[in-house]
Amino acid sequence: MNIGEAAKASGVSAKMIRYYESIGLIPTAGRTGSGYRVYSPTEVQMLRFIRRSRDLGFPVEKIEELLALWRDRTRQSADVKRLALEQVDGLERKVHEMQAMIDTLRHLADVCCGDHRPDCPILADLEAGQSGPTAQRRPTGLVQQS
Amino acid sequence: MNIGEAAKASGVSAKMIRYYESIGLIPTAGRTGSGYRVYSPTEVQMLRFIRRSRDLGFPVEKIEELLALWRDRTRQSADVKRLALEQVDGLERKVHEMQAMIDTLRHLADVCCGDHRPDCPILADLEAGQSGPTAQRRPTGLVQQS
DNA sequence: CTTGACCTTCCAACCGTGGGAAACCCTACA
DNA sequence: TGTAGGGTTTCCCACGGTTGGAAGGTCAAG
Repeated sequence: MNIGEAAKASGVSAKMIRYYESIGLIPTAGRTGSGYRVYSPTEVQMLRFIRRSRDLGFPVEKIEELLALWRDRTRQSADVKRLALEQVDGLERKVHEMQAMIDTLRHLADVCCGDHRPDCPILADLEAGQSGPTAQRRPTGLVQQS
Repeated sequence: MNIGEAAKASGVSAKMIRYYESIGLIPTAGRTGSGYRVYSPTEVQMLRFIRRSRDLGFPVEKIEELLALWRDRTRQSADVKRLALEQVDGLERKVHEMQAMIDTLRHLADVCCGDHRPDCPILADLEAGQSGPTAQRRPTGLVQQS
């Protein structure tokens, strides 16, 4: 199984497979005589594991821990659960932060009549530079734009 | 007012002020004879505007539009409102995505007894690679980890 | 005149992903 | 046997937004 087939089977792009190998998240793949990477079903399964973990928002750093637990047959499920709940915590913090932004923006949009005239409470708020009713104390940098 | 004072007064770090200038978000600042950047209250206000917009999650690209509207005295408040509501839409999409992750993780954590034994439905789910009950169809890359 | 706190520019890193170039490899088909 | 097309390899670059640091110039107080 070469990298393209492994990519298709796992849902992880070939680019990312090489990247994960380069950062040591997955072990160095075997090679054919001509230098092509070769993947076994076990390795494809590991890639699917990574893919699914990414889909659940885990950063690569945490996936490293998850993979270690996955490989460790003497693991304690409590450790896995802890990681999952930490992830929930982090996600919830970000959700709350974004919800505060949404609330502020919605409020501002509500009081903006949105017509042809230039008067706009949204711009007035931005200009004032003071936090609105639901705004954040300090920007934690958790929210990224796409 | 030099860059450090402008940073303190606006809440935007000196580093970021230089960055915003380099990407053309703000006009080139004036300079003293010795090359120090100089800022007027108007420019500090613009920086505060930017800071507040970032706090509300606007990407720099959108802030450019907001600043243009801010400067344009013949603007139509409808344009500002549209930008705000687009931002709300984007944020809500991300929130829903993250909420789906949270729901999945919470469910998995609920059915994991979290004790000293190795059996763990969380790892089993990750291994299966199939989307759980609340999972996302495709990862849109909207959610970043801190 | 020195000291420390500022400022300048430049370069690198973070995270995860995609794009692309230049070169090589493999298979199918003529 | 040649060739065309799809792989594959490594490499560097870009994104967004922010921070860090190094090397050097400047300002104000002592």
